[in-house]
Amino acid sequence: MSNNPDEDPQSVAIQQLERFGLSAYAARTFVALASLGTGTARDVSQVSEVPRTRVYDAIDELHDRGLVDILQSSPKQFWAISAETASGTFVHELEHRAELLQTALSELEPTERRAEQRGVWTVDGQTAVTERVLEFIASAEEELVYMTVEDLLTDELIDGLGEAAERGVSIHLAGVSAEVQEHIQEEIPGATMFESLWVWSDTSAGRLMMVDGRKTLVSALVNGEDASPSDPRSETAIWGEGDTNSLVVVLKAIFTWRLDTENPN
Amino acid sequence: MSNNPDEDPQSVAIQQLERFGLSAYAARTFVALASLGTGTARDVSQVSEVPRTRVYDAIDELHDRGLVDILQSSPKQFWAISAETASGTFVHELEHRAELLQTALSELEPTERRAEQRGVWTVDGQTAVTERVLEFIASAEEELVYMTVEDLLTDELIDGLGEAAERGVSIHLAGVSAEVQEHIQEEIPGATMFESLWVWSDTSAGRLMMVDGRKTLVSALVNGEDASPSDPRSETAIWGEGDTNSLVVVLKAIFTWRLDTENPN
DNA sequence: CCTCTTGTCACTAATATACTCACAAAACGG
DNA sequence: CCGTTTTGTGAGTATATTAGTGACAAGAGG
Repeated sequence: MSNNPDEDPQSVAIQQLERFGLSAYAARTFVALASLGTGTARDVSQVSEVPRTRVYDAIDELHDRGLVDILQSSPKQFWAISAETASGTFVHELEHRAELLQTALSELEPTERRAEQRGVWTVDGQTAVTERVLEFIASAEEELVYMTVEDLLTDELIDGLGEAAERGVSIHLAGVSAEVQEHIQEEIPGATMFESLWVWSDTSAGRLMMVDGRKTLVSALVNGEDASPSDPRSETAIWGEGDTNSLVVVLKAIFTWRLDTENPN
Repeated sequence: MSNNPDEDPQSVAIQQLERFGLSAYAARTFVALASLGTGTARDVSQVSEVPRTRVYDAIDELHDRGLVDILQSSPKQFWAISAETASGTFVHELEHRAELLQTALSELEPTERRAEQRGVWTVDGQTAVTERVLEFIASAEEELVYMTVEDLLTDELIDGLGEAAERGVSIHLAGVSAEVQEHIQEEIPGATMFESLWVWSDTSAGRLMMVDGRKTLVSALVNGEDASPSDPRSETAIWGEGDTNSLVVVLKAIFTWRLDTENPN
């Protein structure tokens, strides 16, 4: 447990570099160089345990990606760019690629996406669920009902709700604690709070939302007890769309009844 | 030339997705789903040319990454998230990973990086050179001399120079056209302009800089004629650091002479 | 009840990547 | 100056990942 690969900065760095598309050799070479500052192929080979003869290829790869500079002497010396510059380089590159991807995908997308959906879809993982929720919030035009446990009400979501409020969407929130509720009242003056339907906090429920009365999503925290509250893989959601969708129909009945009871118009 | 893989949005999307770490099957499956909106394994198989029996694995991979939702029916139906959401998901994930990387690398970095360097280092590629230049600008404490051809004076660089000016760094610029010069005067009131030393625009030179009299960088556009002016791989730079560094010594002599002649203090 | 489709599994083929070794040219040290 | 070590390059092998194929049981539909 002393050199757990999840905690050792060296392993973390290598792992991330590999996921950014570098080969194992290149990743280890860069990490070695980063800790060395500067060094020769032999120096690198010794601390990285990359075969010396392969260090040169790794350096080529790194030089091509702009991560390493080369001093043309004998022996050659190599120099790793700083942590900030390296991470900045990746972010730049990836943002650019993400844009390319979005453009390409947009061109492919069919003009009208799912007008009316039958059935209930599933999404797993907290980040994926959050993405979907944000997308739903962004698509809201008139009314938005959102019930959530506190842990899942991130700033991102509050921002999203705020933007919806500015668009003129009427917002109904529930399931948040008194402190958070106050925070929200500041951010989104127009939001209406209401009591949870059942004892929300005791269940392993996560969130529950309805958009314009025709899109709904429900999530649950699958191992939500005392395990790891921040485990990104612990949430499972289902959603449905369309006026006749069964999930929508059921939730609409519940919410409409509840809201009408509290705020009759 | 009609279906050049560089231009076809489908190929671009697949290529980018693969570079984001997806398998070829997963990438093709996602693109197929994106153009279909929603579909079954067979639909996907037909338009993506992924073997039907492998579509399921690909979907698993995509579902794990939050890119596809699954409708549990028979036959199962799959739904690709929108282009914006997908690209947003990647950017989020990558920014997070870049942060992890930077933290890990920072912990590894030696406390004092290269106090005095002997020799001359090389950097290739316009983006890599720009990164280095920005880093140098950011490290300037007193004086900064920067000579450049117009193409290479991006907004990023002007911003960097502006920040340096605010820190109290005295800035000397050359090689820019009259229009750009005006723009700079607005952005950076403190900057001093001076005439180029030689007929800069006719050569294939790129930039030439000196920071605090102890760091220098020179670049050249290697195929800079009429080929592709925006080709990111067309710039090659060398740099050196330290009071006794040969490149530094030479350039310092030139610049100091020139500046003293124009602006004797 | 028969047939076609669907989803899962076990397996092979191809390919990329990790790793080793041999060797010439260049530095080093008497 | 010559033997020895170090350095950089290239060819070649092993290994792991991923692409691709086919068999089959369970389920849907006529």
